[in-house]
Amino acid sequence: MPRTKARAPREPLSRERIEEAALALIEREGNEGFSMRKLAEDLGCRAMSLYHYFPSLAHLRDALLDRLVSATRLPPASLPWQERLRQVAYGYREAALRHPRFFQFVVVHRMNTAAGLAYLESILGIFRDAGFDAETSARLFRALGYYIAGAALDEAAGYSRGPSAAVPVPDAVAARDYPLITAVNPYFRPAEREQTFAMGLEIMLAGIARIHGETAAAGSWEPASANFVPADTKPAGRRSRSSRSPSR
Amino acid sequence: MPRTKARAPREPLSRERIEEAALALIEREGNEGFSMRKLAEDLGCRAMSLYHYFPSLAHLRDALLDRLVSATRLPPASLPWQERLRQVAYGYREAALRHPRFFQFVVVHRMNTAAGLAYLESILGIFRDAGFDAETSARLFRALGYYIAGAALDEAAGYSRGPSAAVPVPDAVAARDYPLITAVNPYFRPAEREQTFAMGLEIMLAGIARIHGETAAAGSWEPASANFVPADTKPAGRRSRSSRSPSR
DNA sequence: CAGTCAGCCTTACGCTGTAAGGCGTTTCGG
DNA sequence: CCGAAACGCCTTACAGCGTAAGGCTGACTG
Repeated sequence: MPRTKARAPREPLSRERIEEAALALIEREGNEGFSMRKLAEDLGCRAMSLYHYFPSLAHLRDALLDRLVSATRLPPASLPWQERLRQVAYGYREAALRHPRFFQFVVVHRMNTAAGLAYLESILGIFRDAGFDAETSARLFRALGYYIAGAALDEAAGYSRGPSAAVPVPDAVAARDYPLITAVNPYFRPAEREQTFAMGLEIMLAGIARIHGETAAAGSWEPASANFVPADTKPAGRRSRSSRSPSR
Repeated sequence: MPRTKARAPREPLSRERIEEAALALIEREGNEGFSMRKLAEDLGCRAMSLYHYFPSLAHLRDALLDRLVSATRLPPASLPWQERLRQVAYGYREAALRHPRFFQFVVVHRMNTAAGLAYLESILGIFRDAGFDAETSARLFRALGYYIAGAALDEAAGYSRGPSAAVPVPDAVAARDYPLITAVNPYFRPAEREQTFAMGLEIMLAGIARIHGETAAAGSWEPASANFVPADTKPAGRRSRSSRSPSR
């Protein structure tokens, strides 16, 4: 039978299988060590076979991002708004720590897929439900997001990131030249991170609550402008919806 | 004179020149578009010539990080500690916005070179000068850093990041399906960012000031433990100080 | 039975970082 | 003044990368 190659029997590919294997590979080898060829090897196929399911690596990564976002916990709307915000923060943190290495990719990319926008929309809903007007909602949403993203990034990095410096400072030198860093170092250990995260989060929530007390309860959410204004580009220069991502 | 090749006369290479060209190239083409070959072309040499000055791309990037950190503004110690913290935040933000694309690399890497540690040490000094004990300093330093890093990342990304999604949601669909995002979008524009940053920063600073009022003024800074405990690894498994960085 | 399609394959191209080693010029010790 | 070493930059080569182009096989459909 030289005609038909004896194909090794294995589970057929699927977007689901590929995404799971990709996440596993990224957590194993990091974002840099990830490649289509290695992913294919894990799946028992060749790299080009993956292109049948994802048109490019960028598309695959966006699918992973969507998958992570979709799996991120959101609190029930029945809770008080402060508690809802708190749980959003912890939910985001959990998602980051579940995939620490992939999260380093997530945090430098926009969330403008459907799942990402839905996630952001529901968080904005918490601010609206609390009675903040659109402008204050926008700013507090952003500010709280800064804290949460920064914290998640650092924590995820702490569990996954290798040494940055090619020539790191030896510990003995650090202890001599950087006494303050040395002194606070015990509180930088992983076991301390949740408490540190909580401390900063409560500062943010308390500040938000204080502003809530100062502003009128039912702010304006009428569309401030009829046009959808892209956040980061001049209104004219919006990119087309090409299915190819040219920049990666 | 067939013996000596007519070498195009140009300024000789140096670490200084290479670093400047590298930063310029990164800001022009992004971290992904950066390569040793393109950098060499900008400098009028070949890629391998750069290895005479930097043993690897990772070493070059670390040098760039050091350069950015060293150029980051730090406030004079004569100011009140609240103002010092505020200026640290603005200084960090400025540094990020000066090199927005490279900053996306910075934020996912450790700052454990000499310049990085010195920077962190002097910020910790502000907390100590304010009278915080070591533990509170550690946590507030971290929490404030989370906010600042998250904000800087988002702002830098906003100025430099292309569309993340390979298949982004069209604006018309966004306006229909995500009314809250659409409503707050005017406040996400670049012109609004400084004000949003300030709002969140003042929340953090007010929270820190409140904690300052609650804790004893002269906390303990005696070394909590004689050993320098690495922040992110088990005490046993510290990496050697090899001059090669294997993980990138 | 022919046609179409899904699913997976091979081949090839231009790009990457960098290991290994060469060659002309400058600098320096004897 | 001369031989040797060091410096500054080079060429060549290799393994790995994403992916464009197209081929083969088996199943399903008209």
